[in-house]
Amino acid sequence: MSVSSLLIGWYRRHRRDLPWRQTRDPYAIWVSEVILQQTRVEQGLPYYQRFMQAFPCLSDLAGARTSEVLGLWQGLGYYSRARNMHQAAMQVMERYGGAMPSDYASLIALKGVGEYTAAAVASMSSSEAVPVVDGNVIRVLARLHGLEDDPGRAGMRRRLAELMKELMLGHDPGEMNQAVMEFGALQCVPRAPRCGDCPLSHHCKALALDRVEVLPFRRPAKTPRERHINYIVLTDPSSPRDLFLRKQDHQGIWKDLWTFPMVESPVAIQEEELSANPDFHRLMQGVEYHRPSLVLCLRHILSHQRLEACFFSVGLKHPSSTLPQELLRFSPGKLPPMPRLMHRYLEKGTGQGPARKP
DNA sequence: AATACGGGGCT
DNA sequence: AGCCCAGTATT
Repeated sequence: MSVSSLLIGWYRRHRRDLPWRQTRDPYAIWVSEVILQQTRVEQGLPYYQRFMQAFPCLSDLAGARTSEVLGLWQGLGYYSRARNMHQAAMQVMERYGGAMPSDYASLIALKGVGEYTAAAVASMSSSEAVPVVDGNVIRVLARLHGLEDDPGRAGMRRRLAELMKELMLGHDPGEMNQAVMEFGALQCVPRAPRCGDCPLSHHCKALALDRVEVLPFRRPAKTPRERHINYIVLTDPSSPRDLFLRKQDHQGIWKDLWTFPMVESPVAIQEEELSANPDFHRLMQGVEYHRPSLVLCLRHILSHQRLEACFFSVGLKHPSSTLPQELLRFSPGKLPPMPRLMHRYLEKGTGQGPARKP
């Protein structure tokens, strides 16, 4: 039995029943693929359901406000995916009159659609023979063929794509793409793969050479950047539940999401030091306020940064004093899209008393 | 080719 | 604590 047939056979027995596998609609498949970028199926599934309910077809998405799209993305991370999707939807309206394309060339020209997503959507919605190379494919094929090269290299990527194209011969390209990915997600997993009941164990070069644990090649990880962020939580005595938030602009994390205004410091700072901080002064220019009081510090771990976030409550002396323009007031009932860290604070920070335990 | 970009789950 | 996830855009 050939490797390709073994994979398809395994897939048909073990495939998970997922909503985007019950359609050939390129729009629905595209939505699922973008949500699943760097995101596990279990984590993305509820977002997919809510997203498709809010935007059943492409024109619904194209006509939405960016803030609404970001709101549905809230908590999922990599928010540029949501912004790019919204832009891509508008591109499809202009270029194709609202009909989502299903060919690789048209798809990859869309915002936020790279090689992987274009190949995935094209193969699954129209059976175009374009191979996907994602983390699963890299792992499965590197082990199966005992490939030691760095998948970050262009040459290795091309080789993996070629191997996928060979596997596709005589099979539906979309089904084979999904079969290898599902195999990587459920059977040939990163750590402790289930080689004991693997249908490809007799074909697996890595298993024969005892290289399963070290393949695929991994570049040594860099240590993430440490940052100390001090958030200014303004409180208006006349309506103490309101939040004063600022939209993250420029570049950097959480672009277009809303957070408390913040001041960064090289090390953790005390309440007095915050008062003396020049950025703090600039923010509070022309505002009368009480002295800052530390409410709580939270440790927030991201892939590339380790944040120590300290939240300082600052009471306004006058209920409606003029505040910097970039600060907007929000009532708790209708908050804008915010990163997880803000929600963590709002859950825990409602209590009282300073606590500085990273 | 290298880096930035979130958040969560599993070992 | 470290790894890695159905990656893409930017540098």
